[in-house]
Amino acid sequence: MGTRARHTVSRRSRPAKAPLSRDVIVASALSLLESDGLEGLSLRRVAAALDTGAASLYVYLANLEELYALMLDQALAEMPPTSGRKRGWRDRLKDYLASYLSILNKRPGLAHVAMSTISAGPNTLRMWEVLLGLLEEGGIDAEERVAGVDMLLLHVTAMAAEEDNRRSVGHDFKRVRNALAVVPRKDFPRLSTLFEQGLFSGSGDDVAIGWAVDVIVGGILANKHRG
Amino acid sequence: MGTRARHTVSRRSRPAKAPLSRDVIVASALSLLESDGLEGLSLRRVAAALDTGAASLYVYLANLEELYALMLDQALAEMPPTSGRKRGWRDRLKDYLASYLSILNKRPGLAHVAMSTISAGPNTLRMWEVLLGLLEEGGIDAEERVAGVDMLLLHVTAMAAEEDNRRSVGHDFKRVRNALAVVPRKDFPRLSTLFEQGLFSGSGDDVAIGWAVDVIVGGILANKHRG
DNA sequence: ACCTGAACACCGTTCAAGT
DNA sequence: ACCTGAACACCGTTCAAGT
Repeated sequence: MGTRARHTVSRRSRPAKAPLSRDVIVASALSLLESDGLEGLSLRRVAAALDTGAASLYVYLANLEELYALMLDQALAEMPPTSGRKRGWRDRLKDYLASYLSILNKRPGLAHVAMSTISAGPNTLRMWEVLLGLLEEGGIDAEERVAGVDMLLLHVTAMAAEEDNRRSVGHDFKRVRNALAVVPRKDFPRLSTLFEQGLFSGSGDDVAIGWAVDVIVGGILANKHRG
Repeated sequence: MGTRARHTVSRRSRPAKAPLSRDVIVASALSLLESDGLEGLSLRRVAAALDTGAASLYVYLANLEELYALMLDQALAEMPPTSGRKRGWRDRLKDYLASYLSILNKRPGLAHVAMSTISAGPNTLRMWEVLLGLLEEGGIDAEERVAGVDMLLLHVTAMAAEEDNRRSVGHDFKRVRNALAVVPRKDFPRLSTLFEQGLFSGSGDDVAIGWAVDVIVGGILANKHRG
C-alpha cells in the first residue's frame, strides 16, 4: 500500500465532511423522506446521514417542528414560477394546484407535515401570491380571494394526506372495503346500495383534484351571484 | 389493624380493578386526549391510567393505529341521530357538519388522528349514511353524492386540524403574522396589500365552516348545471 | 462559535414467564 | 385466556465538556 492508496482513501472517506448548514440539513432530511417516508425520518437519522450526532443539529434548528417547516418550504421551491400558458385562469389554477399536489405526493408524509405546520417561508409565500393572482384574474373579491386560497390549499393538502394514507396502510384500505361489503342494508341502505354500484373506488387522484377545484371555484362564483 | 380496616383498604385501592376491555381502553384514551392532548396520549399512559402495563393492551388492540380508529369512531357516537328540524336540507347539512367539527375540536389532536386514520366503525358509517341522505335530498346524483360527502368530510376534518394547530402552537401563529408584516412589497404585492387591509385574521371558526359548506355544495350544484 | 458523547425522559412493540 | 416485567430498538432534547 503506497502513498497513492492512502491518499485516495482519506479523500474518499472525508470529503471535507459536508460543513453542516441549514440547507444541507434540510436537503438531507428531504432525501431521507423521499426514500424512507416519514417513519424513516428522525433527527437522529438525518444527523447520521450527515455523519454527526443529533445534538449538532440544534445549532441550526430550534426543534423538529422547525425542520418540518423548512422541509415543506424547500419542497415548494419546485413549484412552477407561474402557470405559463395562456388559456383560462381556471385551467391554470387547476394545473398550478396539481403541481402542488404532485410535490406533496412525491414525498410520502410531507402532506401530513403540511397539515400540522405553518410555513411562512419564501416559497410558501410565493405560492400564495400566485394563487391570489389567479383568483384576482377570475374577478373574485379580495375577501373571498383570501378565504378561497386558504380553502383550495387546505383541500389539496388534505387530499394529498389522504392519498398518503391509502398508500402507506395499503391493506388497511382493504379492511375498509371489506367492512363496507358486509354493512347491514337495514341500517345503512344508502351505503350498501352505493357500494353495490361500485361507487367507492377511492379516487383521490388527478381526476379528483380537477373536480374538487372546479367545485370550490364554481362554488365561490355561485355564492357571489347569490349575494 | 383489625379485619375491618384491612377490608376497607383493599376495597378502595382495588375496586375490582376495572376488568379491562376494548371499551374501557378507548374511553380512557379519549379522556386522556381531552385532558392532555395528543402529546399526552400514549399506550403507556393509557395503560397506567388503567393501572396496568402497556403490554396488557395488546390483548385488545393490534397497535396504536387501531386505538386511534376506535377513538375516532367512539367520539362520533356523539353525533346527533339526524339534523332534527325541518328547514332546508342545506341548513341541516351545515348544522350536521358543524356538529362533526365541534366533536373534533373538543379533543385536541383528534382531527389529526382523523386525517391519518380510516375508520369503518358503526358511528362513522352512520355519519356517511346521514350525509348521503342529505345530498340525496338535495337532488345530487349518486356519483357526485359519494365524492361530495368525501369532499365535505375531508374539508371539515382539515379545518379542524388547522384550528388545532392554531391553538397548540399559539405563538408560532404570531410568527407567521410577523413574517407577513415584513413581506417585501416588490416580490409579494398582493400579500402585502391584503395584509394591510387586515384580511389575514385566521378565521377557521363557526363562520368559516358555513361558508365552506356553502361553497362546496354550491359548487357541486353549479357544476351539474354546466354539464 | 461550533460540535459532541452521554444522559434524560420518554416511546411502541415483543416475548418469555406467570396465573 | 389473560396479564405482566423486562427487554429491544428506538425517539427529541439538553447539557457539560471539548475545540
